[in-house]
Amino acid sequence: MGITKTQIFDRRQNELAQLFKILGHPARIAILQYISKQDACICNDLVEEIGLAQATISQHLKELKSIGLLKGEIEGKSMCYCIDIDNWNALQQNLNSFFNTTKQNCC
Amino acid sequence: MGITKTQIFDRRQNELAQLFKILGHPARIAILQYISKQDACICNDLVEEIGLAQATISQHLKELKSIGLLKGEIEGKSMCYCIDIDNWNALQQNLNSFFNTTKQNCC
DNA sequence: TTTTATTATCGTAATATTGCGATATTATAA
DNA sequence: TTATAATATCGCAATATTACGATAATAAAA
Repeated sequence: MGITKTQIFDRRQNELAQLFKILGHPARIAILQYISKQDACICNDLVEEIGLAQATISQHLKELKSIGLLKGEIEGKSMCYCIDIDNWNALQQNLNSFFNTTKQNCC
Repeated sequence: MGITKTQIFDRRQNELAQLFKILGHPARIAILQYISKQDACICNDLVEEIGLAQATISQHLKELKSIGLLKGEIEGKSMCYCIDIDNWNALQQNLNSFFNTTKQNCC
């Protein structure tokens, strides 16, 4: 008990929930907003900007990468994290599709 | 440690994260999808349909109500939960606004 | 009033998430 | 090669979430 019962839901439900869940943390929202304001981005900027430890920021970046919203390129000895705009748009469409189909037929 | 540092983020970031977070569970996605397929809805249907205990379903319904996506009316000795279509549309717009403004200026 | 049915709440156990210090890894600079 | 700098990973402590049985609350039916 305590564990989410993934197996009783279908693939689409689990996938949607996973996407929403990763977006469901203020640090990750803040990271996305900050990156979108920059031309480029290095992680160390984020540590100062957001106010969390370097290890914590790195972890959040990893999660955002896991759903494809960020892509990171090595740039010298630092990293350049960017929003993957194709995946970003696809995600937005995906979520909108959920919102549009789910609100049908409601009393 | 372990606790989300809400205070270092602004109101908008925390609000967005909260909305995403509540949508970030497959049972709550499934509940929304099931309700939208019905003309009406009673909680007991959900218990059979979803396959979680009654107490658990009730808890998830409460969370969906907390962000305004569901409204519940007493109907005899059972409850009629429905999607609040106005709030639903507002939420969709709210999230789209985040997606549209955040993807700007990316490298 | 008593029973029955439905939903909400409480308490608790199990798992997940968050955050960070310490350390490893990787790549440039000296 | 040896620093130095930037990021990733590991391990742990603290908090949050999930799920459920037991029970309370509420309202119709008997």
